[in-house]
Amino acid sequence: MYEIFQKYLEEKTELTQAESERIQSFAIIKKLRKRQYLLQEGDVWKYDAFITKGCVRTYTVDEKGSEHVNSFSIENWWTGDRESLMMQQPSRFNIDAIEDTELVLFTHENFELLCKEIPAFNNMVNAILQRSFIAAQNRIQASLTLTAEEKYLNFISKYPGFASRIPQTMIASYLGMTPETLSRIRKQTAKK
Amino acid sequence: MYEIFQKYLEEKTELTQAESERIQSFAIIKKLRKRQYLLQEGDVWKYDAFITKGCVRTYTVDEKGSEHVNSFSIENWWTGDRESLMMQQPSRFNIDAIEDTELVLFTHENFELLCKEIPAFNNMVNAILQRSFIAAQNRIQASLTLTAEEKYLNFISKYPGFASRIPQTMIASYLGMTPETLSRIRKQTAKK
DNA sequence: GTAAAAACTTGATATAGATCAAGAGTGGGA
DNA sequence: TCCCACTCTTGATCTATATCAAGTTTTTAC
Repeated sequence: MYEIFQKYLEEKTELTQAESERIQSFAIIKKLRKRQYLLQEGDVWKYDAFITKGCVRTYTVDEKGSEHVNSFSIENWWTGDRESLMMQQPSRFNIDAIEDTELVLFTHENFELLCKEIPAFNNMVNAILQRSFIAAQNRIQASLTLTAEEKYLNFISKYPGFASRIPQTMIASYLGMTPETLSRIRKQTAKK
Repeated sequence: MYEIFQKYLEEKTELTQAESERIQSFAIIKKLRKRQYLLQEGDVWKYDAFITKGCVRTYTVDEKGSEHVNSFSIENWWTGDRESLMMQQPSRFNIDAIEDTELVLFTHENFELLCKEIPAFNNMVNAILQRSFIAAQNRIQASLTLTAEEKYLNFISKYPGFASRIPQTMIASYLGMTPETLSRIRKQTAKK
């Protein structure tokens, strides 16, 4: 499974053989079965995590017990709770596997060490953060300006393939609407 | 005005005299009068911009002509459109001054040069980006989970002082509700 | 200082989407 | 293979918030 991460690194950055090996030496492989937690509310998140296979969701649970999906992450993406990681504080989020999933983990100390030792790696990490921030901004913009139907259409055009692997209930939650509303929207748009 | 940015740098990072001077040598001071644009939709954003005084808003305008406020930035914060900057593409956003405002600008080439030359500066920039990302995540979470009233209360507790300098219409837009709704909420909560 | 333009408030009404409820598929585990 | 649990659909009703409209207050510009 590590090869997938290796390939990702090769695409995103230029590393010497020695640097590659240094990175690999810190990698922890982890497998999750469907429904298994990667992070549970109240725990402190301590890793940088890359998904090589599968799909994971990040969500909160409110006082009424309803779940609110914050994000989905699939293979070739990163996951985790940056706030908990940076502030060293208990997470408000849960992360669990939607499918059987495989990850490459780095403890944050090791990850920071790699960032310090390997400038190219550091640059890659910053570029990812930039893109994550831009994506978050766009999501905020969408939530402010779009109707429920537009949000759904925007979602499937931006993330084709997600709709087929992720239960509708979770997509509805991610988009900030009820499953019933999403079901009706799908019926509507199917007609057209 | 540059002293304010200088002070910010001293608080956030450790720089040698030479590094400080290098940074200052690239700084462009810019003043905006109330309502003046810093960035207009369709233009490509080319700077990294720090506010030393005043307040600025970032917003889009939809087909119907209504404005949607994406963010406010005040003194000691950064502003700009990262997506336009990174992708070198025309911006969807407008940025204009809510008050008379003063900024320190760096062209992005110079800014990147500084990041390369001065590791401490680069680290500071990355730390800011981390925090921006976390803030964006929290805003998404709030928009998914909170009612209009909760969004407002969350806003004023998170950004005390903003409510008194920013017109309510703009705050309403930022929170994703109409000015009428915000007005009623304020009346409600004033009672309690 | 005054007039015009914004910004804010308040009320009446409309509506997108939520909630509640019940039935229809669907899939994974014994 | 069957069944239980879960997901999805559909309908009826409800509600938070939007929209429309008019008046009031505050700010801006000359």
